[in-house]
Amino acid sequence: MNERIIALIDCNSFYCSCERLFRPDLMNRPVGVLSNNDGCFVSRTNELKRLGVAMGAPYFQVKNICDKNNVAVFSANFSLYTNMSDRVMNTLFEFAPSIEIYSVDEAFLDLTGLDEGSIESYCRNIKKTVEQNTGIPVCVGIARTKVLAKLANRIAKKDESTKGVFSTLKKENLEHALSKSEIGDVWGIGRQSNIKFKILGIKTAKQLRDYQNSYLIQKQFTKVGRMIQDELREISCFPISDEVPKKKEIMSSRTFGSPVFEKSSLRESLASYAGLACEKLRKQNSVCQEVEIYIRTNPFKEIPQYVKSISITLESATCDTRKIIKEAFTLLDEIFVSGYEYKKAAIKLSKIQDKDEYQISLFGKNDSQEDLILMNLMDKINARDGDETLKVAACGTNKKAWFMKQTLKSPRYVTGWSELLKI
DNA sequence: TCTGGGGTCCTAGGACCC
DNA sequence: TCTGGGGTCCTAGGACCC
Repeated sequence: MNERIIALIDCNSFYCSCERLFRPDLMNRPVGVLSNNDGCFVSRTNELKRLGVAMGAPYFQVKNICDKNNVAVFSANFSLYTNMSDRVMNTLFEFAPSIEIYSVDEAFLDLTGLDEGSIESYCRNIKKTVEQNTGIPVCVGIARTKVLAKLANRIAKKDESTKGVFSTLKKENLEHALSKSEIGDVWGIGRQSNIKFKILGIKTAKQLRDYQNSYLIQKQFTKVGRMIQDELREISCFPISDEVPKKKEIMSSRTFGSPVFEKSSLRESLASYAGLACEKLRKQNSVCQEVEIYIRTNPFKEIPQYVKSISITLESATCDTRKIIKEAFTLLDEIFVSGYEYKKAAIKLSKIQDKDEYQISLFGKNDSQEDLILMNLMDKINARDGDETLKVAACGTNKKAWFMKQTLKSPRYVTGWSELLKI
């Protein structure tokens, strides 16, 4: 018998809630936060969802609805969100010996061993404390496995009678949750699998749990599908892990504010993204041995299209921004074709290894102490004085066309001295 | 005019080895 | 006429997540 108890704490409309924190006047107004470049909605409050604005909806397509209904729309302000996320997580650490931060706005807590009779009130207290300490509203799902905790959390969010906490530890609650949840609502089952399940006649989570032919499930939905089925049966397959794994690849990409034609603009953007990616690489104390770049035109526009990526394996692994930029430029020379209207560029670092353990190259030029000291210094200054205070000159200096548009951005309430809230 | 960014895991199939 | 068998490693592509 599985005695594990897992709680999933998930912030409500996280980005929107962060914006509301500093704007109490927005408490009952619909609020939405846009992706980079003010492209699509990536966070919506319930009021906005009720207006029919879908997740990922392009802003320009629903702008009318927003204007008519007095919707407060924001550009994404990621430094604010990560800062608030840290505060939420720090509060959660007080409540469990083991916690897995799953994403910016959710965490699994291992509550195994706590008295089952009082687990719900314990979680209500977590909810209350997080809201008191940070101002961010959260919901809690309690279950024996992660997949079920996800389902429970969904119900806690949707069903107001739960007051934000729902547990499937009791049998009748579990049956209720499973029969009420559509198969596509189950964590790990996306669009493609949804279609395949429907063909098998499986429409609810309950039907998947009770489906006898597990061999067929594994055959059609891989090992992962089989594990999801087991988790619905309260058999634990996905452990909680409190160690933060190092990234195996690091990507940095942006859609441009305006399209660009010149190779020089692509070079600047790639240099800039390389800077961001390498900073992340150094932060986790790694080096990389493969660089890939990617450029493309705007697929939504009826113009001649061009999409191309190319990668190179380096002779020696590195975390030096300048070397990565050099490689990126060489790669760009190979795939750039003039005449196209470019809309996006990306860089990806892979074959990532530990800085202290990687194989030194016999032939390539390895990072020297001086290189590392310089990079380290640059990171320190940028951490203190703001991103890209110090950067490689190849990134360009003036605000150019490829810079992203963020016309609706809120102030840096918690990360910039000059933008603190004035009362 | 206007459509995001960053990840992970799994499998099949090819290359290669003895 | 008749052309082995088994294993590992790597990669591309698909699916999914927030």
